Amino acid sequence: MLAVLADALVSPSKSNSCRRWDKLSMPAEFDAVFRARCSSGGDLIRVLAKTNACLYPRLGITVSKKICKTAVGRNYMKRVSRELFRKNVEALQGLDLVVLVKKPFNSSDYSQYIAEFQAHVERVQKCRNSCVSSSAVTST
RNA sequence: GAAGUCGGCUGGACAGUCGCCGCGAUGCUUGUCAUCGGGGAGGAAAGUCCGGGCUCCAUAGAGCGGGAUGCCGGCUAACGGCCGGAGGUCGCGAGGCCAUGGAAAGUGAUACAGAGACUUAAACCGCCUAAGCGAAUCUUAGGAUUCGACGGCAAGGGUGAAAAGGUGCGGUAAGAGCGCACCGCGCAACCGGUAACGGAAGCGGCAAGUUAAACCCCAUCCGGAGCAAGACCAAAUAGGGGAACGAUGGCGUGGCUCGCGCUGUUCCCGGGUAGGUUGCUUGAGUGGCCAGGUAACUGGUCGCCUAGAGGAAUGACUGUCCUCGACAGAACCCGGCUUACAGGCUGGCUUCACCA
RNA sequence: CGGGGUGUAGCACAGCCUGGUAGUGCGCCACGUUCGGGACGUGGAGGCCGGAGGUUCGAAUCCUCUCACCCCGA
Repeated sequence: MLAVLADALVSPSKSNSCRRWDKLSMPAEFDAVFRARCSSGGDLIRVLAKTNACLYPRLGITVSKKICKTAVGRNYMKRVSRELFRKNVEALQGLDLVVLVKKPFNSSDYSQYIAEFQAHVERVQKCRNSCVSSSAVTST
């Protein structure tokens, strides 16, 4: 049952060349991810995840004005986060992701940020399994 | 060469790979698609401090109220901006700074200190006792000297942010623009200038100061709200029920009144508020040349097209070079102001030093 | 995008309009009271009023610029 569902989720992205990701825009979608309580925290960022019903992963980014006062800095952090998200789309199928920036960083911290993001992606995979099993339990 | 002063320009460069957001063309599998081509943040994009355009409200009207500006002339779509000039003030100078109209239109304020603080005010210490008065002494008399009160004075001290010109000579009992000389000040015929203002014969013994970024007066200007303005398409639902009031009422409409436009109004129950397209970038635009003007700027002509998103697009890596890269991201659009900013390039002028 | 407000002692606020002495409550310190503490009483310290400039004889107060923080509307 689970395998069939996963195949149905993955197969169109393999065969079709459609767009493979989307953004979170509504506050209610953010709240849903926060309530799922599957998170992975680090020095620079905190990543929250939740399974979704879409055919592609979705991303939401939060950078508060307290972290970085200038729009240039905030835009940089969001841009870099989006790029890494796109590079890891294959690994994040069927997930809603929220990236919470905790500390400011710039281009000199880029390599550190890459390593941390990759670690978060792997940890979030574990969270997905628990989430999926729990959702399966509740659905049955 | 050093120091200074006032501007102007610029805001890492080149090549490659992988990515991001629109646009155009092509393809077919008509898509949240692929390929190719071309474009992709600033001098401040910022603060939102002013002024406009644009949109709706009436073609934006009248009065009161409120606000803004404030030497003069010009530029401009407009401005609290800019340019030129005048005055004041600081600087050896180039230059800097100045909300710089009115205090004999009126109302207020001027604490504390001080004798006295504003209808020519006041006398604490002080100076004087001339004339008139009283007393004492001397004197033959006339009178002289001393003291006192009444009184005179505003020179000096002292207080204060401010005490009603300064210096000198005369004058006087002591003094005082009381008189005179010079300086300062006020008024000013006349002359120059578009004007602000400048010069100035002459006149006046000299003025109740300061504060209008206190109220105020004068002059000029200002209707309100803002692209989530507004326009169009349009799914679904509703276009019903009950009660009360009564067209000098309600809404648009903003501080108020008038006026204008629309319209029965209010309360309760029920229903409903989606989404998309557009506004959205060719404009008071910009580069060269010519002409006018001291300049800001204006006119003519030839060329150029230079982001347009909708939770928001420029990054990462590699190589080379250098001075090793600051402040920082368009959100309807322009003109300014203000603030932030690693540096680099460049021009005018001033002072000092040296050489010729 | 537009509109509005607040910065004053360690904390919460007055004072600003109408310029001249910076005050109130809690807290802090000392003393008294108590066997000791709390409460109470008496006394005291602590602020160049967010920053810069201007007007004025004089600015927390008036004006201009600026920096933080907060609230509201669509």
